Amino acid sequence: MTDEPRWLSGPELRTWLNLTQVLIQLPAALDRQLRDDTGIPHAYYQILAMLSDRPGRSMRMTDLARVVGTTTSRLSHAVTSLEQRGWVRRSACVTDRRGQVAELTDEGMAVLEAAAPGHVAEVRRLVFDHLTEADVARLHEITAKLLPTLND
Amino acid sequence: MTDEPRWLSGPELRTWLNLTQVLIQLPAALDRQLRDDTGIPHAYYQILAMLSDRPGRSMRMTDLARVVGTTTSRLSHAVTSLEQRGWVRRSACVTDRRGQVAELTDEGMAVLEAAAPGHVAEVRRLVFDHLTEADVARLHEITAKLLPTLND
DNA sequence: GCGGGTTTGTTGAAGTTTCAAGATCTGCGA
DNA sequence: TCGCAGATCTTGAAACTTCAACAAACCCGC
Repeated sequence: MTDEPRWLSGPELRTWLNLTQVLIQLPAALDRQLRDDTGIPHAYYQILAMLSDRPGRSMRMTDLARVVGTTTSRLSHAVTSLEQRGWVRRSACVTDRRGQVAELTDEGMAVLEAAAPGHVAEVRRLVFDHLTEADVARLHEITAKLLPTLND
Repeated sequence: MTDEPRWLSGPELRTWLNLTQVLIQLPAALDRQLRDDTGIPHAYYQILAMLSDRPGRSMRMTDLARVVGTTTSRLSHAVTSLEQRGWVRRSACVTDRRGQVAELTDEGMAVLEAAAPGHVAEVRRLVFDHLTEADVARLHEITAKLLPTLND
């Protein structure tokens, strides 16, 4: 760790070391739990969850990619995999012939509903069980400050 | 998103939605910057960074795996890749004949030193530029509460 | 010493992500 | 209307991760 232009201050560095640990371990833990319960990674679960919340349980590929924070390429591969399991269905977009619409099937919805309680329990166990109301409020503030830049 | 046993409260849910975005976007952004600058992913950079901070620039594989928060399997593949680039060297452990020691080479150190300023700048741009001193302190507290459970 | 359970680290295969390239279609200015 | 820059989505290959299985060495009680 060099000491070039502007390294981090002591408190910043300590916070950064903690944050990188959380950034690594928390997604890994969620991933493990979901793989065990459903056989799919967290990223795939989020696709199902996002679709389940939309009218018609469906969304344009590009929009879906944006809301789950991924690339269209990755999404395309992911949907192919989910389609093979019968949990998502592709169809052509009516208004734009380039477009594709991904739709959650009944099987996919069932898988999601079966997995949700365990997933929520894990989120509680790993995060909210350790935080006070004030912590939660503050964490919301802090993440809100970071998101605009992260979303480009 | 069902409403089963104990779903999240309103404030918790809003915070969780923000946090998942950060959990997805921040590592992705760091990964992209490091790939562009050094050709290796963030996970590999952390291996180099961790080694650079140790006496002898070296560490036992298992210890290294623990501090960077990964599995020995993943680390083994990663070190193989870093070794092929000449940035890390493997050698037998003196005190335990099962053991392997990974050591950062001079080339590896040079790559790390070249990449560090850009990486730090990105961390500043994405995180600390948006936070007050109080935010940083609070974020440190909050992450500290989560880490014990995350580390099993 | 001698087994048997554990720790350490690697390997190969299957699954996922990244990257670059490409096919198709839209929107818009000339 | 034509033509072309840009948007949408897919594909294949290479890189990375996960998982299960394995070999080798340690540790510890007998």
